[in-house]
Amino acid sequence: MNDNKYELIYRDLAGKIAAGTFAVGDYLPSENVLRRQYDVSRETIRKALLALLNEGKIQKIHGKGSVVIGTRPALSSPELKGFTEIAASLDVPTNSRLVENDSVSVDPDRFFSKEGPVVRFGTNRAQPAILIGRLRQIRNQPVSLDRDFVLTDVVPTLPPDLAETSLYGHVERSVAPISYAEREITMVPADWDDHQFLEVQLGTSVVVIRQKVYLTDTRLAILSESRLDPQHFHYREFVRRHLSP
Amino acid sequence: MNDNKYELIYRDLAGKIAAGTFAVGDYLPSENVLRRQYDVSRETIRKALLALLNEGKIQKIHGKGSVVIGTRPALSSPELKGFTEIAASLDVPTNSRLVENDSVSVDPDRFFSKEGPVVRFGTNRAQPAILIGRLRQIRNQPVSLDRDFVLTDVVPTLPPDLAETSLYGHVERSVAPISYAEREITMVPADWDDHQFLEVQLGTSVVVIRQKVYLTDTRLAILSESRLDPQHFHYREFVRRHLSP
DNA sequence: AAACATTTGTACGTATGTATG
DNA sequence: ACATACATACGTACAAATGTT
Repeated sequence: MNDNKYELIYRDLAGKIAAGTFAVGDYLPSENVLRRQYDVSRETIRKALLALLNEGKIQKIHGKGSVVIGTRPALSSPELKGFTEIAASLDVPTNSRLVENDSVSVDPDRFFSKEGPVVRFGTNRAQPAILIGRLRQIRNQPVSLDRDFVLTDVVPTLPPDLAETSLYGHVERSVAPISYAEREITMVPADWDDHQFLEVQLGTSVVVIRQKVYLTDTRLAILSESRLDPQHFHYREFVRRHLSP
Repeated sequence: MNDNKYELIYRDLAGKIAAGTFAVGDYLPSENVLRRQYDVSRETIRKALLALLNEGKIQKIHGKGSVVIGTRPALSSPELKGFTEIAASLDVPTNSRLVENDSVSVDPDRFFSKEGPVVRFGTNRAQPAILIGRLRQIRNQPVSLDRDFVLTDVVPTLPPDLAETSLYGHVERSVAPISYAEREITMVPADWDDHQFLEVQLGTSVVVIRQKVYLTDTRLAILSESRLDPQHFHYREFVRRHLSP
């Protein structure tokens, strides 16, 4: 956690929105009132409001104020979180089973939009990686088959308990903070592994979410692929049309 | 277009990144250099850089500078744009065919995560709307079946040429600027219309993208549903793990 | 219709803190 | 130890949208 003033104010306001202290449709106190309440400058208030705006929690209306437009439950799919982090915030029993663990070669440039996980027999720009395959279950029902390709050059160590430990947490503790990711969602025909682990029929489609995960210093750290049964797939996000003010 | 300084600077820099003047891996000039180059205050430069940061075009590294990390071609799926707007920026022949045009009733609260387009026989909070169904084609190949439910209470008029006119453009000219949307992506079994228009097999899955589109004053204006052949579906986005600085 | 107070948006200036090399 | 670069924070001024008097 950070001790920035604007981040503290952001969290306070976000908490009050989530708790219903400010309900959908309500106006937040004006920036000047908030400025006095928190005893900070107006710019600091505006930074906190900007964060709420970008997350779709409020809408700012010129000359009127800031309206609450959404409570946005903490775990929406688009956030950059690992399964273990999401599972920790759930109230249902979850578990992960290690189903693959190999030394492989991956070419990040060929990771998106190509057939297969693009391993073995590296190409020119191939890099060494550890492949960790895990079957994720919620209430003992299989929900996703996750494969993480951890780039050895950037992340030299791995957590002790491969199945249950948060991979993102490990990377952030041992290397550097994770900062951003490129994400791709496609549909592909189910293969034998999908059939076996996700219990989907061969030939039908499965959802594939691939991510390239980068650190704050722009180094690529993890390539990940998550395969899901389309029946359980639903993805939500909030998008804005123009630049935020 | 706006004449804000920070937005002009943002567009200038984004253009130079797209053109390769600043290539991936390059550092932008420092904030102080940019401040002198554009003859503005540092805060104005920082606002422009923040917009680039949020779009995944640069990464800011404390103490070092701003690195270009992506060119992010103009039309990535996640942006809040209509088909007509996207088509206008493409170099391939596109067209739209009007296949439905009815007066209906919709309940926005039941729009997400339910079966069917949820029309006819309104519920309690049902609202009157005009349903516009359009088959989108690129190079004469069907790519998506779009249904827009234009809420009559908010958008009383419709554009003259329903098939080819930009619906978003019409709303922004005649009512108010479109500001944000909630988006949901799911998979459902293909129905008869999907089979007919998208030429997918009955029983296989199609991708459904539903959106609730809101104006700057938070009024809900359009519910839209886009159905796509999974084979042609690919969705890309950029996500950040933490709050932007 | 016009004047006014309130509220958000943009822009500039300054100071200090922190990370990098 | 030092210069450079980004991050945070405060203060001020004026513009623009809104709603009321």
